[in-house]
Amino acid sequence: MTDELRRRLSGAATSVAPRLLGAVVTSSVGGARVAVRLTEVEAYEGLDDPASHAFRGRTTRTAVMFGPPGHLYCYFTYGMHWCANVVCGVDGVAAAVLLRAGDVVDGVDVAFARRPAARRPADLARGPARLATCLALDAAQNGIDLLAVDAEVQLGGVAARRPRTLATGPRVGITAAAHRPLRFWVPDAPSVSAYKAGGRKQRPPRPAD
DNA sequence: AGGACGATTAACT
DNA sequence: GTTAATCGTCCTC
Repeated sequence: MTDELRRRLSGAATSVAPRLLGAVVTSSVGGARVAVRLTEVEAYEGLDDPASHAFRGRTTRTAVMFGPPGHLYCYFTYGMHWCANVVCGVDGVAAAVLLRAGDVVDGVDVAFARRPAARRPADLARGPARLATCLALDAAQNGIDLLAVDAEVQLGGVAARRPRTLATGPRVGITAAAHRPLRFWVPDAPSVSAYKAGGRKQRPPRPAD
């Protein structure tokens, strides 16, 4: 693929992300059915997005992000949490949408069992790791095809239940390219996470300098 | 081979 | 408001 073509294909995540608001992710992992209607997402592009896992090129972890669209990209972070993305670039161009929050619309009892700390329904999938926990997403679901008819995790209702209005703003918890308004959410949805700016503790300069 | 840090959460004061 | 938990990944030496 030429650099020119790659450039022209960039921006897929930014274009797709707002269209996923209102879409429903359904999981049958573990034999129980849980479904979440998305209220908050973030776009992550590829080589031109310093905040993206794919920024430094294809690695073992990010291979799925560089693959064909419609697949699930799950990653492990902070030594304990899983988060999930929908890959949305053409094969060979990294792009993905982080699923940040949603409303549990099916399997509420199962979701509460998986999320004992949640006090009310709006807290079940309020935050990317919480959402992944509700749907039981982890390494075993990384790379699965969300559009396959028999997939354990499926994506439905894209662009069919779009909210009438949506809000945009900076992405949560990142330090690079923090100004880009690539976070999209349903205004006033109780399941939308509180904004927390990314920050890095100042690192002391190395002694040798 | 070693170490910093992270697309976070829950439990504190 | 702060902080511990906890480990894979990636950068640096």
